Amino acid sequence: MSIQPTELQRPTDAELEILTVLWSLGASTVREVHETILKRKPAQYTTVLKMLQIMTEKGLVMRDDAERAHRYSASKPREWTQKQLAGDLLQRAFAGSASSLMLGALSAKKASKKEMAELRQLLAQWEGGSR
Amino acid sequence: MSIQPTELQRPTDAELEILTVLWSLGASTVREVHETILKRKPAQYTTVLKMLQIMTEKGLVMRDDAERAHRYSASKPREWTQKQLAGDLLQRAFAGSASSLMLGALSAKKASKKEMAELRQLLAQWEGGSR
DNA sequence: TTGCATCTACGAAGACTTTCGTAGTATAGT
DNA sequence: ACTATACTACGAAAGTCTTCGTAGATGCAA
Repeated sequence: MSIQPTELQRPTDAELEILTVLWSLGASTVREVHETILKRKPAQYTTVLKMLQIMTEKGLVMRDDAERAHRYSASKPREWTQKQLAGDLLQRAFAGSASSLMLGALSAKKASKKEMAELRQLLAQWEGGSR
Repeated sequence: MSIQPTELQRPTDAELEILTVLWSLGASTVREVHETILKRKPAQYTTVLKMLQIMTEKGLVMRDDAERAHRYSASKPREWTQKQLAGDLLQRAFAGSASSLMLGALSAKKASKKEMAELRQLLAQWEGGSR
C-alpha cells in the first residue's frame, strides 16, 4: 500500500532469518519456509505467514500468487543484501576499517584451512583483478 | 537491580553509537558523550543520559559516581564487542563464511591501498602466527 | 454435500527501543 | 541567602518488532 523506498533498510532479525531460507530454497511457499524454520526453532505457521506478508509490504520479498499457495522469493539477490549488512556493520561498529571487521570475524570463529585459502584468493583477486 | 548475564547480548543501534563514543573518548561524562553525539545528529542531553543509565543496568557500561558528573566507560573492551558483532552477523547473514563477509565488506566500501595492505598482513599473521 | 485439511488475511497483545519532558538536588557566583 | 546553572532520576509516550489466535475462503475426499 506504500511506495517502496529505493534504498532498502536493514532487515530485522526475523526478516533476515526468513531471507536466508529463501536464498537457500529459492521461491517457496509459506509451508516450505515454515518447515525449514522449524528445524532451527519452534514457530507457528501463521507467524511465518505474517512475516512474509510484512516483508512483501516492505518490498523485501516478492509474492507470486498464481497458485493457491503463494510463492515468495527474496526481491534482492543474496549478495546485495549481504553487502548492505556488511557495509552497515562496518560503518557503525568498525569505523569503516575492513581489517578490524576481518579480525573480529576471524577471532569469533576460527576459519578452516579451506576458508583461509578462499580469503587469500579473494584478497588477491580483489586487489589485482577486475577492481 | 538484576543480575547481569555472563553472555552479553548484542547492543542495540543507539547503544552501539554510544559505545563507539566511549571507545574513542575513554571514560566520559554524559556531557562529553552528548557533545560528541551532537556532531553527528541532534539529540537531547537527557536522551543520552537515559541511554547511559539503561546501559549501566544492562552491564554494557560501568559508572563511576565519585564526582558529581558521573563518568561512564564501556565495560567490555572494543575488540570484545566487535568480535561479538562480527561473529553474530557472520552466523546470521553469511552462514559462517568469512570470505563472503569479507567480500560484502569490500564491495560495500572500496578499501584504500593501506587498508588492503593491512588486510593482507592480518591474514598472513593469523595463518602463520600465534593462531 | 458435508466435513476436513490447507490456505490467506488481519487484529492485537506483549516486548523492546528510543526519545524527551518534568522534577528534584547539588554547586557556584553575586 | 538567592538565583542561575548543571546534574541525576525517572515516568511515559511513540514507534517498531515479533508472535499468535481467530476468521473466513478454497479445495478435496468420502
